[in-house]
Amino acid sequence: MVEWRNDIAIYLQVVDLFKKEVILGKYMPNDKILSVREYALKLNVNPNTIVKAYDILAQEGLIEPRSTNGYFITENKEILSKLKPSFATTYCREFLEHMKSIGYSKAEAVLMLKESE
Amino acid sequence: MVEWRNDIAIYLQVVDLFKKEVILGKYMPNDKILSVREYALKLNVNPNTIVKAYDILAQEGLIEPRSTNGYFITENKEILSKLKPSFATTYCREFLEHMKSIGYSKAEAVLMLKESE
Amino acid sequence: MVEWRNDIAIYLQVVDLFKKEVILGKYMPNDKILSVREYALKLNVNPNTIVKAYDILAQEGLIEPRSTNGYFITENKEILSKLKPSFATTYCREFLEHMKSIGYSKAEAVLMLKESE
Amino acid sequence: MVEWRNDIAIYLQVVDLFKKEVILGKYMPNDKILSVREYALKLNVNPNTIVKAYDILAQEGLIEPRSTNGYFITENKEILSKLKPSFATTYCREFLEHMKSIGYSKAEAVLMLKESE
DNA sequence: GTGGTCTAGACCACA
DNA sequence: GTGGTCTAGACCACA
Repeated sequence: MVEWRNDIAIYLQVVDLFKKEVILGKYMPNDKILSVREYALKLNVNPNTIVKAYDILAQEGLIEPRSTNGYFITENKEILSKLKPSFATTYCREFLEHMKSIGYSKAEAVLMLKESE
Repeated sequence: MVEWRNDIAIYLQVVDLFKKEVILGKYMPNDKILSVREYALKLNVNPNTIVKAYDILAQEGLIEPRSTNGYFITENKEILSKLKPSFATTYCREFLEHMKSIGYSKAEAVLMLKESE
Repeated sequence: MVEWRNDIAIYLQVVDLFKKEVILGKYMPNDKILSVREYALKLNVNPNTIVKAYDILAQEGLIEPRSTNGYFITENKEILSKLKPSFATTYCREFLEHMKSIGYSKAEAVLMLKESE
Repeated sequence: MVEWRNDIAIYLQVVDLFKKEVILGKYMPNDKILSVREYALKLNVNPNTIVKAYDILAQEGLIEPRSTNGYFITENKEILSKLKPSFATTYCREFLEHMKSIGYSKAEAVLMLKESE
């Protein structure tokens, strides 16, 4: 069961969730993905929420609607291969900005991270 | 001039901004902070937005209202000293969770971070 | 028609009013409560005043916001069942403190109460 | 050291405090009471607050200003003797109203009170 | 001057 | 329709 944060719109969390499923290899290029209704049922959200999420994913070229046949993962491997490093770079940049905003240099942030948990 | 993100409520961004000012040493315990109106003017937002932010900061014990005299930084040094490590820990945890969600182990995340930017 | 005291903020009186409605059995766990706008209309106050009251009630765990669906009574029966004795205990304690502050022992206070009105 | 509640104006709490000192026999009729400045110092409040409190007490006939000589306890023993039962009656009435608002009859309230603490 | 409260009204995302 | 947020502006008690 997915836990939804209530400070971020659910459809954006769905977009994120889907991208991570792709990154983790759940889908191959050209795979058919769950229908709006199926995904809505699985995630226990309103179908409109899925529509909005699929819309964004299609705009970004990650998935493609094929008329009345549903949505399919793009065959464009460049888009797919860029997904993971794009996330990673964003996460790294965000982390360093956050740490800097409370007075940590990059070196200190790395050190703190190593010792964490 | 502060730039407001439009996906997070301004009053929450003010809470965060203020905490970081405290972390960076802008205030000493027991210092009087800017009045609701002064801070509103400085940040160019409505006074009510500051009221809401100060309310949260007071609930968390970081500042104290002294009725008609304004708000003051708490003298409780434990609360103050916990602020920075609390942020740092949260940032580290979030970063590692994010990286894990796209398939990075902690060691890989640290490595990626070192090489970033 | 509710009469508002003018020495206590209306939103606090709303909090109190709502808790008493719960205590008197107006709601069951998981019930949907009046929307912000409906309650504002019924009590003839500004919606923002209700927002503030519901915010406090949610912080105390008595009600839960379900994003765009409205607010619901908690299913946590412990919170609900503690409500009435909690009020009663507070009232008793306050009364005895008051009476003590003007020179009555507990036994004298009980006696005075019996004979009152 | 007196603890001030922050939901009631301090001058009203001072009025109450003073009346209770009278009830508990701290003063005799015609006694000179503390000057505004002395009382302000003792209670650690702003002198204006004491001015406002003495003003109310004078309006109620409990104390009397004598030109430049300060304030004195009234010689009107009726006022003084009514003070205690007046408080007691108010406290009893308030308590019963509170308990009634959460579903207790008078008999139940008395019982609850006996068993309290 | 200070915070506290309240109103009227607006716009937004979401469902 | 639902809550969430924000603004503009007002009035208040208190110090």
